[in-house]
Amino acid sequence: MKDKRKIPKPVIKRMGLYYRCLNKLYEEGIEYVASKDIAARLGIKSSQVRKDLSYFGEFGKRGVGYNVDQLMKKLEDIIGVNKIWNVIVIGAGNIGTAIVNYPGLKKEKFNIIGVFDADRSKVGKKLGKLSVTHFSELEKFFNKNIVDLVVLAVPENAAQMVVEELEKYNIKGIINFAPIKLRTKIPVEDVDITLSFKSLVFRIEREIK
Amino acid sequence: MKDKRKIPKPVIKRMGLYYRCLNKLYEEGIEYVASKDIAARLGIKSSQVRKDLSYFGEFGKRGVGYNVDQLMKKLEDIIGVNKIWNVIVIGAGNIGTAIVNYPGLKKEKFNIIGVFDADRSKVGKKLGKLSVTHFSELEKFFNKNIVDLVVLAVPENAAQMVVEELEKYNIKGIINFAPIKLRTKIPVEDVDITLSFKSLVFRIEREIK
DNA sequence: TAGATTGTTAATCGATTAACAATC
DNA sequence: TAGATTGTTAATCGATTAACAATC
Repeated sequence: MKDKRKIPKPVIKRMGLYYRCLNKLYEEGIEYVASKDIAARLGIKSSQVRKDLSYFGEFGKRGVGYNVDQLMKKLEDIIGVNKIWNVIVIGAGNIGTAIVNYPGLKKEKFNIIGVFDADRSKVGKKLGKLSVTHFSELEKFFNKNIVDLVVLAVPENAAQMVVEELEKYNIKGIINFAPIKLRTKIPVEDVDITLSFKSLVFRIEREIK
Repeated sequence: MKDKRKIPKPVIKRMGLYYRCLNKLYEEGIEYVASKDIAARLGIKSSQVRKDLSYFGEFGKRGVGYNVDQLMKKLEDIIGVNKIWNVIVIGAGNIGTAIVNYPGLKKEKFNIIGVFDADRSKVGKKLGKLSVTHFSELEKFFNKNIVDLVVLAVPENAAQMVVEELEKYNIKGIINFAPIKLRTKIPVEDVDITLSFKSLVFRIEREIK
């Protein structure tokens, strides 16, 4: 490991990929793996795998490769999979519902503890084990629960308002599905589904790359 | 415009943002806008706005800015919003259902014409105007319909198999929600929701940027 | 005209990749 | 040892940004 320099964003994204890959290797009963093999499975270059890992330490053995079990555990520490994150979902529309029901999140230790909506007709609706609470109850909820992350799945025109409300509380981050740039100091991760469609279509039309 | 060089991927992603921004400006009744203002709304640099647009042409007037109406129409041509894309969704689980019901897509001319699932208990289930068809009917469907894009919303372990099936047909692209790297020559756009959660959490923990 | 803002160049910044000494 | 593969450096590639001449 060099020194404590800032880790590039793309590296961060890839750490999750490495972790999943190592899990598979582990399940396949593979004990040692070379950066070349990891790279091949992910469709990237082996030097990138090694460089990415080197931001966090020296995990391999020259001439041998990486011990799958060990590296997997190191990655667990690095990406913090073992910490449980409490999540609430704001907006019980299509996307909000999908998030609440999505099994992949629970598996990764994202624990959804509340769903809110401003639409009274949705209040009380059951989503899995949770039922939809009215948005006006948010403050009460924050007083009684620790919330780490908020999933913002409200219509575009409501998103900024909700964020301003959220700034009153002590949340750690927002996953934003609304197609706008939120103005806030809270860390935000944007997920823009329509933009993915558009980007694909654009590539198809222009035949780029 | 310089020449017909390859357009960087990030630029492509931003074209959709510009289009949405221009739409808002138009609705606000604004006639002319400077790159500085667009940039401020999106939280980027004005030189980036100008450079991005310059890949496609010269749309502004020096000393004045961009005519909102005109630029909006240019962007429509560039990103091809007016073309209608026929889409099928494979996988009628949480994500598939959300996609089918998501109003944003229809608005953007992505027309969902079919939903498929391998689970017979889901077949016949109504999702909006569509009802779920069994996966085995796929070939029949392709013989009778033009399908441009496929949304892949199946479990991870089924994804690669489905892709191999899809290669028999003449689709233009895949939006992949399964958390794996698909091996295929069809253009793929990955949407990885869990990875977004992980990336946010990672940033929070490391306080990067 | 004077002021404003574009389009574009050149400088900077950041990320990927090739190459290789170190070493298992 | 000989072969393999790491960790890291340096070169390359690509994207962002500052700066400014052109010009409305």
